[in-house]
Parts: sequence; structure tokens; C-alpha cells
Amino acid sequence: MTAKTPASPQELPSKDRLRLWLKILKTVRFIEAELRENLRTEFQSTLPRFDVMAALHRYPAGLKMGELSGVLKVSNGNVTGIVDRLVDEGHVVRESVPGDRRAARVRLTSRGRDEFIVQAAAHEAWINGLLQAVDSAQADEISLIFDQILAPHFGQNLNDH
Amino acid sequence: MTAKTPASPQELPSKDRLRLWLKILKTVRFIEAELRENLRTEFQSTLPRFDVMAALHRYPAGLKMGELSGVLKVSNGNVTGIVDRLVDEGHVVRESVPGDRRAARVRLTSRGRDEFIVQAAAHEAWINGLLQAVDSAQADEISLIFDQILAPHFGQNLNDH
DNA sequence: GCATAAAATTTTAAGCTTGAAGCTTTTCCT
DNA sequence: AGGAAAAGCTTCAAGCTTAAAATTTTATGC
Repeated sequence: MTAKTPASPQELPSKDRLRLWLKILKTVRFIEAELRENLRTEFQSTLPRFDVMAALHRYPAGLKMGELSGVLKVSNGNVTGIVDRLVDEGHVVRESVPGDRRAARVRLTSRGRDEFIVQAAAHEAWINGLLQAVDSAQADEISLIFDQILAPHFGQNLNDH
Repeated sequence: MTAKTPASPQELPSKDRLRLWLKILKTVRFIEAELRENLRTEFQSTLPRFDVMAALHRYPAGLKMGELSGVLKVSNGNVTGIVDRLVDEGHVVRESVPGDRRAARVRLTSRGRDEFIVQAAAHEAWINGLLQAVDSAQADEISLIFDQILAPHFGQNLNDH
């Protein structure tokens, strides 16, 4: 078979970036698996439900379904299903929107808010433990680099979430 | 309500780590969405199928189902479904294992290998473009930090994937 | 040789996710 | 005023994912 030619200068960054991506994926999958397991065993809940509750906790007046879809960056159909289950659990309510019978506004119930506060504290502690090897300077550095990754695609509202 | 006390020194790293985690998630979700869209429109395929083909490409002699599950860090049931579809497409075959009728060994077909080589080149180019803002030094740095995140949980075989 | 434990994979139930279609309602334009 | 376009959400089909159960087969121990 053909001999390997020495890597040209522009070849290296491409392979580096691919290796970086695979490392990021491995790390994220590991952390998500830990969070999923903890949420399931300690709260009988799931990551997507936690994410929805987190988003609604940031907006006490609630969000419309389309807004929730936009904040979470998931499809409308997905949001419908997750909200259905949170409503079944009593953690969330759908309310009608005056003047627009198409729309629905989704809000945490007081029971949902109480539950989320407990889950959020645990979640933060889990993340703190899992990322214990990272100090604040490193966290800032990685965050800035990831901002640079996102910048060409997200314009001004980088910190929006 | 109670007044906010100034953040204690040990509070800061916890919030920093949580913010870092959210930033990592946002970045990964964005990149995965781009890759998914590209694979769907250009190759009529999906990320999980690509991942399976990538794993099998690294092991030309093939992998058993359980081994594939271990390499990809997903459940056995998930692997069964994805392999079913790759078999339907003709990119992968299941072969019997001499001496063990329970087991099956999964291998890329030559057509699968040819297809994967094309998809892999495109995938690397997409990653290279999406992570263009990251240079090799930064990639190495992030990778080392993520290794530190994984180290307590993975022991020696950090580079195995 | 036989009973039990373990292994390998598939199947199952439940949840999540996308992208598109469907339905209803509102807005826009003439 | 009325029709067309757009909006808001749900439903649908297909794929992915987990965790556990089920089934078949192999290994182990006596």
C-alpha cells in the first residue's frame, strides 16, 4: 500500500480538532450519564424534565410553548411531550393566553418550584463534584474558548440561556 | 426575605463549574445539531449510525455486540436497534461466532467501509470548520483538563475510544 | 451427568428527539 | 369583508436511548 507522507502543517489542526471533539463528547456523555442516574434514583425524574423545570424557574411568569422550545433549543413536538408529563406530575400547569386561543403558557406550580429548588441544589452539587478537577481560572478559560466556537453562529446573545 | 450574604470563597467554584457545564452543553448541542443536519441531508444517515460505523472501522475484524456496546458506552438494546438498521442498509453484517451460538460479531461490509470513509472525511471537515476558532495549543489544553475530569472515573485507559 | 449461575443478545416498556403534517386560530392584504 | 398566509401547538412517523425482563446458550461446581 502507499507510504504515509509526513503530515503537512494544515493537516495537524484538523486531526487535533477531531480528537478534541471526541474528548469533549466522551466527557459530556459520562457526566450526563451520572446526572441521569442520580436524577432517576434520587428524584424519579429525567434530564429533559429537569431542563424544562430549570427554564421555567428562570421565568416565574411562565413561557409559551414556542418560547420554551426556543430557550431549550429542542423541537416543539418534544416540548409538548415533556410538558405533558410534568403536568401529569403536578409540577407544571398549562394556562390559556388571553386573546390567543392557539397559545398556551406554561408555568411551574408551587409544588414544582419547591421540587425544582431541591433538585437544583443536588444538581449543582453533582456538577461541582464531577468537575472538581477544574478550577475557576480553567473554567473561565474553557468558557472563553467555547464562546469563540459559538460566536460566528450566535451573534450577540451568547450569554442567553 | 433574607438578605443575600456575600459569596463565600467556596461558593464561587460551584457556580463557576455549573456555568461551565451549561456552556459546554450549549456548545455540544449546537455542534451535534449541525452534524446531525449535515449527515441527514448529505448522507441520509444519523449520528448514532455514524458512531457505530466509526467504531467498527477501527476494528476491521469486527466487534461482538457487547464489545460494541462497551466501546460506544451505550446500552446493549440500543446497539441492537442501530445495528439492525445498518444491516438493512447493507453497511454492516452480523456473523455467527464459532463455538458460541449466543454471540454475534458485527463487521462493516466493503460497501459500508467505502461509505464510512467518505462520511468520515466530511465529518472531519465539518468538525474542523465548527472548531475553527480553537488552535492546537488550546485543543491540547482543553483535552488535558477534560482528562482530569475523567481521570477519577476511568483509571488508565483514558485514551481508549 | 445434572443443576445452577452466568453470559450474550434480543425484546419490552417507557421516555426522548427530530422533522413534518395536521388542525385551529390569528394576522395580513386586497 | 373575505381569502390567503402565517402562527401556535399537537400529532405523527421514525429513530434513538435506557433499564430491565426474557430467552437461549455456555460455564461452573458437585
